[in-house]
Amino acid sequence: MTMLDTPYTNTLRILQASDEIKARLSGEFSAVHGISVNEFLMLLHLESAPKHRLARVELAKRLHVSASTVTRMAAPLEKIGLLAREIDERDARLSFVVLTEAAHTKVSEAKATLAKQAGYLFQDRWSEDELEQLSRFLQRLLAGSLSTLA
Amino acid sequence: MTMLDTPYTNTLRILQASDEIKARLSGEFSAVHGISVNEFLMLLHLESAPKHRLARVELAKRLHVSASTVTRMAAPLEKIGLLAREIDERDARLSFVVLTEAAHTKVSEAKATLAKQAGYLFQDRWSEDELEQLSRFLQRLLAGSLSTLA
DNA sequence: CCTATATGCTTGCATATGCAAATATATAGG
DNA sequence: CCTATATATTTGCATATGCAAGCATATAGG
Repeated sequence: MTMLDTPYTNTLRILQASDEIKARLSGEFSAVHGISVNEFLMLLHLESAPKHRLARVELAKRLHVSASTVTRMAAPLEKIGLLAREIDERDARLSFVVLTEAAHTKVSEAKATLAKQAGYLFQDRWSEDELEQLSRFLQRLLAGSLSTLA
Repeated sequence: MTMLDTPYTNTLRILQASDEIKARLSGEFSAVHGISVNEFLMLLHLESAPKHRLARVELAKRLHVSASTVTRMAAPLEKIGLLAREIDERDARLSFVVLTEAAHTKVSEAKATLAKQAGYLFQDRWSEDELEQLSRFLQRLLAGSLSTLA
């Protein structure tokens, strides 16, 4: 047996890399920005959306969480003024989550933290070419997803 | 501005890919194997350890979770006979988590499920060369980690 | 127009997980 | 040997999250 199933090992390695990254980020995010990594990702999805707003169901799909989680994640972010609510005139069921001005600032700052940590993560032994090749691989892997934050 | 910070985008994409993968796996894992993806990862770490056992603190580090989480994750797995406990004769503080025989079977079955889903994930537009190149990239990224499941 | 079904959101309940305190044991320094 | 400190584990409490039920609104068929 060749003992090589690259899809299997790649999948496992992506899961591990993600856990590693989240562990590195979580401390600095709560301490410096007062939000969790998951909350940051929510803001990021909203930032990349038209009008910086999304229906809760749509946001849930992009974050791979349940609708109830969106309801509960958004609540404290509304309280601290990073998110607001908008209704749809044509469909009263819809309740959009919208980024506030303060949130744009917060997102910029948090992006800088992420960029810094990402820099550490890739600082050794990575050529510009390799970084871009990895980027293309990951983009291909995410091609089926609906989000595409980066 | 070139608008290209590949470490940043790569980091974000890894987080997204991981969420995507976990979402795909979680349903089938609970339904078919009766364990969660995280529980499977715990079993996998133990399988790759010498004597198929690890101290709880060590297991916590490799899974990037707290020690209390290990305590609580292991409890139900002990109840269903997948894990057992062993003490250290020289250090009474240590309480090893050990894989049972039943767990080896369970891990094999779950690995097959993961391999299948990984196959779907990479089935389109990936050459063997590209798969191995991605594998090397991810391995490099994980070089600093202590686990290395794959 | 009315009813049946579908969709979006929220809430109750159960599970998952982290942090800090509590407990037990080990180790170093006197 | 005794004490102070360090380490491993567990437990109490708070937060995070999913599922299913409940509620409001929309849409399709008659």
